[in-house]
Amino acid sequence: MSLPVITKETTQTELDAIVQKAKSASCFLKAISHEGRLMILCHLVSGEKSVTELEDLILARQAAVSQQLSRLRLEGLVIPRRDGKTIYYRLVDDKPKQVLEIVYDLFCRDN
Amino acid sequence: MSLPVITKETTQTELDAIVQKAKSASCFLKAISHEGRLMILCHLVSGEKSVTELEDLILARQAAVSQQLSRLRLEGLVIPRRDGKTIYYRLVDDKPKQVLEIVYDLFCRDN
DNA sequence: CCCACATATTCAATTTATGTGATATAACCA
DNA sequence: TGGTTATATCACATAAATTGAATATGTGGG
Repeated sequence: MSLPVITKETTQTELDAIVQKAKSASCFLKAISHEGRLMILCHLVSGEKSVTELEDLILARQAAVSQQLSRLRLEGLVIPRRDGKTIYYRLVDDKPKQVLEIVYDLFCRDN
Repeated sequence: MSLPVITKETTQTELDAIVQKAKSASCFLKAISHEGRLMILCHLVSGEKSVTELEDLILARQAAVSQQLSRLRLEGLVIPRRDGKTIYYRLVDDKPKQVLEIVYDLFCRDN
């Protein structure tokens, strides 16, 4: 594991790098911390879904889901694929999956 | 792993439970997704720190750090211990640590 | 008691996020 | 072409998060 350690010996350049990474991580976490987006990502872990399917799954309106997907898309977490009229979304990589699995274990198993 | 799967057979009660858990997870993720709080938590992984130490580590003002700690405290992620004038904070459990390690791997290792 | 230091709280100002309704675009079909 | 379905985007209103300055609280020392 080894999380970043900051001491008096840490140079400004190193500090900048750490702050930069913290910013990315922070953005990513903000993107997935929204309740609706969290649910969307959970559903996408089991495979791609259309926007309409997601609307039904998370019980939200079309515009809301579309905007949440838009945010996830801009954040680079999901990618759309058009098939006729419908658009299917899927996870770009397993970053969200990895985090979600931990979070799921933490919040849905025990306690 | 097995993230929650929602089908037409999922009862309302089950749905409610899932939504409830999603809310907890969402709150937790929101708490840790703030850049300053993220850094604070990272530092606390390596052991308890005083407020002043944290101010220096994350280069933020007293009031800001105190407020961020307050939020983490209310969220149940950290706990204070007073020793004379100074107050030391530490992680309540390793929930943050587990998530942070994954996030650190994802954002600070490769890419 | 008074002062200085460490930390917390409060409040107002601002920023950012979110949901909603209306409208736009794109594809398909008659 | 016109209508319908699926999705995206926009503009606005509202809510939530964040920041900064000021002030309060608690502790130890003289």
